[in-house]
Amino acid sequence: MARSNVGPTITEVAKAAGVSRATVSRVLNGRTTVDPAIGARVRAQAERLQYRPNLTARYLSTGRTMTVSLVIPDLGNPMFQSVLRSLTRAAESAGYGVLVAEAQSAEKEARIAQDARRQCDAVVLVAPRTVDAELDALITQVAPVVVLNRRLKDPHVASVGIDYGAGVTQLVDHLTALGHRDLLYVAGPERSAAHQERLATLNSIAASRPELSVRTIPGGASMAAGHDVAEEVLASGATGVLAFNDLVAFGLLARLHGLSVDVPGDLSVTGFDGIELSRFAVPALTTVGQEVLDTGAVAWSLLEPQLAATGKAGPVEHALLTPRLIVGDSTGPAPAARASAHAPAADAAPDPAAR
Amino acid sequence: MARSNVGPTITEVAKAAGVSRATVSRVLNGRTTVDPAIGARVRAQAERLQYRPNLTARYLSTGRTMTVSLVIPDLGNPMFQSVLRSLTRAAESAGYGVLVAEAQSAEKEARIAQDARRQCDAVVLVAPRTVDAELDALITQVAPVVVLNRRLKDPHVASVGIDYGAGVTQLVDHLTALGHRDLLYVAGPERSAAHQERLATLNSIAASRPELSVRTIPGGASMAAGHDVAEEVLASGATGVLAFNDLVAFGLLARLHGLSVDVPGDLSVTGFDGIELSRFAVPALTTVGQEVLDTGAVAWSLLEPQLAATGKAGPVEHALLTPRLIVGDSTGPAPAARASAHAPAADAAPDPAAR
DNA sequence: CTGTTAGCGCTTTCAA
DNA sequence: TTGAAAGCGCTAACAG
Repeated sequence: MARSNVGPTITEVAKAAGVSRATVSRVLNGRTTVDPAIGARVRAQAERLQYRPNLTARYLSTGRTMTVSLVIPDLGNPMFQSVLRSLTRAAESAGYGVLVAEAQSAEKEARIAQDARRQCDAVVLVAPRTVDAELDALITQVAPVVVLNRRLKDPHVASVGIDYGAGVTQLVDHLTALGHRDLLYVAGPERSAAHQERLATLNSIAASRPELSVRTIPGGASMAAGHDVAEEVLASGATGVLAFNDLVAFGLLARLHGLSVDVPGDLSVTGFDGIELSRFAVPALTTVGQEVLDTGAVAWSLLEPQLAATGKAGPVEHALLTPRLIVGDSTGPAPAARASAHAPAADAAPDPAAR
Repeated sequence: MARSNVGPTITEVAKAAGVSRATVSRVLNGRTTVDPAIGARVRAQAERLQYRPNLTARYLSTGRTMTVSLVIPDLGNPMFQSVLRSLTRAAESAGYGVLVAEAQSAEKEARIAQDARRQCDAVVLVAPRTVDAELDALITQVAPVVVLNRRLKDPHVASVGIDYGAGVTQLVDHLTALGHRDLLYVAGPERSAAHQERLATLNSIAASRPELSVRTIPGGASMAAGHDVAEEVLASGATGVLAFNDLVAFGLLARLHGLSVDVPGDLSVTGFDGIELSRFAVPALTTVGQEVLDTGAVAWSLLEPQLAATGKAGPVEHALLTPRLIVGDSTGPAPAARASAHAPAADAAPDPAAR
């Protein structure tokens, strides 16, 4: 079948320049020395014919597709969108394209990743719901790979982790400093590793600080989920709410506003991830996140050496990003502690974009 | 060079099953009839070896990559993200992958689209800033193509348009019904075709309704842009503000809240696009958008027939989506008209997710 | 119904 | 330094 792709082939350039295809290839890839005159002639013809090498064909002989796949669970989550964006930009500057694969269900994650890898040189894997054992197997299959947002046992696979525990700890410290003693965690998806880790941290905090009450209710990962739990949150009587992520916090804030609940007067709410949106929430969200060091860019920096290495790769690296606290206006002194003087007046500017 | 890709080749499967590669290919693609016994044998071996065809190699002989590119100006905009998401899903169900290409600057749009096309069977093009003349040239180069969010002259290229004019008209009607006479448009990017079209509609409305004042101030397409124009919006004295899109409206709302401006009491604000977020704004945003008929899915439905058609394609289709009004809580009676009785008490439920 | 053959466009040995 | 030739993995003519 004829190729549907546009543009001339290397053969036509060769013919036009009166040389062999091999020479054209050499000129254009510039790995060996070529006669300057020939080189100029070839380049001129290539330019004139608007020649662009067919990357697919090149792959077949080099074994490199010049694309990587990003496997993510949910394209609707700004958190992953920002990964996609920064990964795309980083990859592009190295001449790589990014293929997006959305694994909408937990079961699909492995299969999607495998399929994706067949068309790509590597995969950036965000698989929050695949269980550890399967993940290990998957990883060896699709390598080179960098795994995002998962704590891995195997030190041989590159990963970009986020220290969820540190994030949760900062949020709890922030809330307790404001006098909150009765905390409520609006949980993420049951199978989510990020959720598990946050929950574990919360439990250990609760264990070591008996003065605190830390309860959990089921939630989700979307704005709608946050919206839907608002009544339950209110009914709990807790004064400090830790939402699974910014989206959930968002939905919660919106619904609380509808219910005429004063945030942070009656209730303090925190998010997680630090997506851009959180600054523009009303009230601006107190959250934790990475602003500068974007996950996607870090992922690329770990992936690139693996792509370059022809034979065995060098030592694989790991990044553990520690989110930092971003204080918004959605948290304030606990209602009971309001009158007392030791409630710090910590909350920053009411201007959500002042940061 | 050896292929870095994992998995066995068709040759190994053929060898294992004791048949020729052609037979394996036939069995697996099922285009011709094959001896059932042989078929079973081949399938068993393929399964055992975990064989998956190399799509890149397949492309070289079929001329089809089974991927399409989405060229968009900004991965950070939820509007485009939703296009990406629905396109990805639609394409996936047809066995196609989606390659993302972000054209961050106006100048890059054409080049990015061309490059993308070289690795794909088709491109979905969102190029709001490329001027008409160039766009025409580009389109013929990268066909098959479907163009989004642009009104095209050439009836031969598929397009999914949004009737921005109808959207703007609905918003203006809504505001004027509420008694607003002094309107302010926070403009989008100067070169944006969507902006131009909205502006043109506003101008024609202003011309035909002399009782209205319709002014324009520069804005942008981001939350930050909306945030930054808040003071200027206030200073204008207008009572109804039409933001270029939901993001801008969002940023504006956040800043207005910080400035203790009552929305919609003092000022009514509308967005554009109807992104999911708009429902969760505080107050919930009055906007226009397509909820069900997602642009990406529609784009795919126009693209697919072009991909299937081996020879000349059938008649190309065009879709023009008419956004519908989504009334939130960010619009209300104009301050001056407040006392009067004929201000309709139209605003819907304060519950942002009630819709 | 099956095997053989040719070739997609490119890179890369191997000789000259 | 250059050209000829082989081959990446697959599909699709054409014979058998």
